[in-house]
Amino acid sequence: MQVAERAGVSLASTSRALHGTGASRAMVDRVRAAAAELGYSPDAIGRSLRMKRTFQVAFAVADIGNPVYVEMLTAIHEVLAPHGYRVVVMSTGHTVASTIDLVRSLGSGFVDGLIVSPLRTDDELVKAIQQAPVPVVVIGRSLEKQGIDSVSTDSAAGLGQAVAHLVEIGRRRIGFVNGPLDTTPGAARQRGFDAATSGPAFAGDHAETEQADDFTVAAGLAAARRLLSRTPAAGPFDAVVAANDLLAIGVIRAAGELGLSVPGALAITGMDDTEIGRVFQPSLTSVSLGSAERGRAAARLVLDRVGDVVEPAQQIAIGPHLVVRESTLPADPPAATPADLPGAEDVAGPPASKEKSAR
Amino acid sequence: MQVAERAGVSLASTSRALHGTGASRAMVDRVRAAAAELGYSPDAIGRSLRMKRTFQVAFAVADIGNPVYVEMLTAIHEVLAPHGYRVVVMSTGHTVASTIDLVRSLGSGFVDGLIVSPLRTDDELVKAIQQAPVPVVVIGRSLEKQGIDSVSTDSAAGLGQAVAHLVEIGRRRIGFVNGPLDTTPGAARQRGFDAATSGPAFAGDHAETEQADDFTVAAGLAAARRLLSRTPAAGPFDAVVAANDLLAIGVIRAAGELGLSVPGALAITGMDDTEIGRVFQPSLTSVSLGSAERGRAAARLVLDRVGDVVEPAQQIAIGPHLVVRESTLPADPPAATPADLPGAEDVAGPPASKEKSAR
DNA sequence: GTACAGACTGGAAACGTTTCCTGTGATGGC
DNA sequence: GCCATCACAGGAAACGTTTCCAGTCTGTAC
Repeated sequence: MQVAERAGVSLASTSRALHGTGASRAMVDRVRAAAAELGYSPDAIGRSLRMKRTFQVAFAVADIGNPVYVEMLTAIHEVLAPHGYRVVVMSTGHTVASTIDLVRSLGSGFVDGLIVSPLRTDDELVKAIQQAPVPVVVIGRSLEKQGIDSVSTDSAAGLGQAVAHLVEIGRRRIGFVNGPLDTTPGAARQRGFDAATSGPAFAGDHAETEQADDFTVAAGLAAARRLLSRTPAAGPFDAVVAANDLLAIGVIRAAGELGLSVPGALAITGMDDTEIGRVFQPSLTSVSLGSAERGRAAARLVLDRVGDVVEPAQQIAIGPHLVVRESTLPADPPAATPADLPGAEDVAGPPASKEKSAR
Repeated sequence: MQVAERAGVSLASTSRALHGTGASRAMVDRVRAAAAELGYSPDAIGRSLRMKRTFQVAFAVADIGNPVYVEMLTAIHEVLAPHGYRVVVMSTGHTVASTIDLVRSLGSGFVDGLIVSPLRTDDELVKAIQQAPVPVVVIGRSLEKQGIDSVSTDSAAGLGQAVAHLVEIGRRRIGFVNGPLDTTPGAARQRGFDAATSGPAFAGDHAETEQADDFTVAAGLAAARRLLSRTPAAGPFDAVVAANDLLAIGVIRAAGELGLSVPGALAITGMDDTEIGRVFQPSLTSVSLGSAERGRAAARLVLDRVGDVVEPAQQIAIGPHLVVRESTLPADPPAATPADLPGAEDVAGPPASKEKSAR
């Protein structure tokens, strides 16, 4: 080590001086000076090798372009960076098998922990996570019985909130545009919709599901075209619940094609409360699942785990809540957007405000 | 090393066998078998220490939530991952000083290279980059004279394209909503607008700039309110050029508040060609700056550098091109969106298609 | 039969830290 | 004045790889 030579002291003393523990005042000054002159900063690799800590955490999702995951990533980074942890972005791929590969690759020890949000799960993946050599926090469904740390949200209940809201504003013929049913969110949201529309409050009203190929605008547009081309015996649809904001925007576009006013002829709700939904015209009523909040919770959890905390696996649940905006306003407003609409307020606020509202 | 013991051979042979070089067939089989039984995978840290390679590249921007940077990140990851490189996400912070800190921190050697897109630059940052211990690729303005690898785009020319298009469809009183002028993109786009509106083709027409506090929807809304509240002597504005898509969406919302139809009364263009602009209603005419393409180019450049390529610094320029959508259609279409509109086509395509179109 | 080349294996060093352990000098108590 | 205690410094080991070097063994050519 050049710094030690320059300061004329041993490596051991150099390390202690820089780390600030058990070194005399004079020694610290001397070493600090030498380090400053040489522009030295300790090598992260050597340090990692010795300390068996990389100060890195991986965040893995199928598609980092999805606004929800971007929000999570931002939140995770905000929590971890002040603790000196770096965030490595990885892709789970779209299959369970590739996700399992990813979890197994943790064996090479390039990170101290993993935060993963898998679209699809199976027993083998669960087992791989249980046997992983570093702490893994799953964002998605609760895995309490499996003894895995997880941060979940009750998207089924969230769907119930959306349906309840639509019923409350007088909508009775509700379509549901869902994503693929073999995904964790797709399945949960379908359960939520089915439960909400089979309760007594919904008796006698019409409910119908159309499945999209993917959780994207394009898929939502296609699915909405199919759904809205049908007319139930009870009368045309007067509301559509979409399984996420991107699908909902596809539905709004389909409504536009068909000349259906939103929310006048067709009220529409999304889910995830993303930026894109907040600024859309009409702004989108959406069920917030607290993406940023979930990211923060997962980051804190992994931070606990890489410390010495050895408590049993924790399950953190973030409650969903509905954010009402223009796309489900009871009365169809004029083309202009009054400044006092909820949607307009959201738009006017700085980006930071969205986190507060997600709390 | 446990594998060596298990296979009853030396560490050296184990390494060679696993690495597949200079080992006999029998040795390879034996070691592979032992490794498989133990579920061994080589330790990334030990490997890095010895090879002086971390197989990691950092990507640093001010705000990872910005759609443009998300597109870049996705592209960078797609290029780097197949080569065995991981991507570490970092934040430059919003000041030059914090960006300099970041570049200096490369001294601890946790990555083999850095891709950075600084909002603001100064001489000290340039010097820090020149002296950085690992290859740095800058996405932003060209830094040829400074001997720094960079991937740039001519956003000034892009602004010219937007203005030319508006003039072509008969708009004569054009407002410009720009972001902060002390940022690299803000300055470049201002130059572009000024140049475009001072040429002979624009003689006698009205041009005026309003500056937003930030490159966000909220800032765009506020700036557009200010701009549109003024009426030039030549008559009310009939077009607004926004310095990026988020600002443009703010402008569209402001137009909505004032009862101005888009594009009928007010044609609006954005810049960056982001997903949000593609799916917006009306879909947004935007100048594509090839975000994904720039990300890919930067990733390839850094990949070359971490290899042994020692050629002089390279400057790669991605040409801007205008994508015309509903927000500047010559005739105001009815509320419904015909399926054959450019915007509708974009929406219907799968996400992958956007990369093709950005080429 | 000897010599040489070639294929392969094992020992050991090196990468840059941190930390345990031992040693030294000083200080203070009796 | 001597001994115990304490504060601090240096030596050395360890973390897990890869790779240089030397050595062994086999096979082949003369």
